[in-house]
Amino acid sequence: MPDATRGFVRSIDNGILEKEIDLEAILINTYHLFLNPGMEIIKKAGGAHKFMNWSRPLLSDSGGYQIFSLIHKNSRLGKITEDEVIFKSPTDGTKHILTPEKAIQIQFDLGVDMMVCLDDPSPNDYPKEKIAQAVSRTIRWANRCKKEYEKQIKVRKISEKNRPLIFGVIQGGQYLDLRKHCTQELVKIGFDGYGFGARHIDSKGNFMEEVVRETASFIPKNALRFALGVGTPEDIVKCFSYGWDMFDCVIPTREGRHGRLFLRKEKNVIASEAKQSRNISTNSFANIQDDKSFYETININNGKYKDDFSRVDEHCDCVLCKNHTKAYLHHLFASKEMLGMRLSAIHNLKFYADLLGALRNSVN
RNA sequence: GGGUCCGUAGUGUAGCGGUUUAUCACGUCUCCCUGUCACGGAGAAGAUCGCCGGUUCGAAUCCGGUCGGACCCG
Repeated sequence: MPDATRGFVRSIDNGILEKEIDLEAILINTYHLFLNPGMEIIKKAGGAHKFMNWSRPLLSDSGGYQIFSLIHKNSRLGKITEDEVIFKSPTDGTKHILTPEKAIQIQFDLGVDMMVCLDDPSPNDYPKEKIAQAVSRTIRWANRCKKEYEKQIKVRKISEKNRPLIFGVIQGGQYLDLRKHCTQELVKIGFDGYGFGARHIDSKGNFMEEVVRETASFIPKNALRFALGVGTPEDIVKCFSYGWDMFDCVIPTREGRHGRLFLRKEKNVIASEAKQSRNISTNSFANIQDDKSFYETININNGKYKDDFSRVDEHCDCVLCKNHTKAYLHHLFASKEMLGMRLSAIHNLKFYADLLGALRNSVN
């Protein structure tokens, strides 16, 4: 899922997302849509699907991550208490309050197909004691979210068949025992799916392999496993091999807009990597030695592409690669033409979508 | 023919009552982005200040000449 945080995948229209990239779902953000355009407008429009004219599945993130990272960055921007999160809008400074109950209500108003509990994603480098506090708050809030969820189902008279799915988010930083405890408590409450919360990389940017792998194993087999915010292609391959099967990330679109393109090294290399990952998931995973063996990145801003008239990606048939050269894309970026960002984001999304497709095929 | 102004990195400029590794912007080059306030963030290279000479401990800065450009009056 690309992140359509504010109700749009920046610069890309639904036609491309559905027909060219064939995305299964996209992610929107409770926090951003709540602030802008505001729930009155969304409700008037008839919900997020109608407002955006997106008919495929929509998943909304609770907004916890955004608010918490805001507050962790600058404590003057908000306050976390047992009951609620108080925060100031970064754009106009107005004060807002979000509670677990309210986060769920908003997501019902958005009319999404999948929703996420409000959680407490503390930074991974916090001391264990603080992470443990975040875990217990996450559990208590998950309880309140589930109760509110059931209440809304009743009040809105939503049938079992039509109810949105709800995800709990597992916290615990780098500590396996905390992750395990958090998962067990969330499972007791009962959710359709479970998310890997906070960040899956440590403060140095290294993939937290053991925690990500083991946490997946704590989750019941029939539940969905959502690796929030993952990640680089190699992180996704790893997570997939551990059993995580849902992903969202800003990387393909944001890096695309900033001029970084993901390129296939060989035509079928993603598929072969996927096969490798399936084997890995059954026994050992030590085989992934060269993380980036199946792709490379280029920065199209680099001067060496000024007169490079080759295809951007030899093995890709997206609108960018079918129609334009590296030199032309370089020129678009040098000219600060938004078409360059748009085409690059489309290409990267296609790369990610193909990667996920190949991973899925390898298991089916 | 007479007069005025101006020549500082690729471009536009600051500094011209002599205290400095010569300023800033854009451009160029490289890196970063992981539940998106993000066409965003970080960093690097690049001018011996048109040229020649003079004054001085010391000149982009003062003086003379010279070349180039702009404008004004005949």
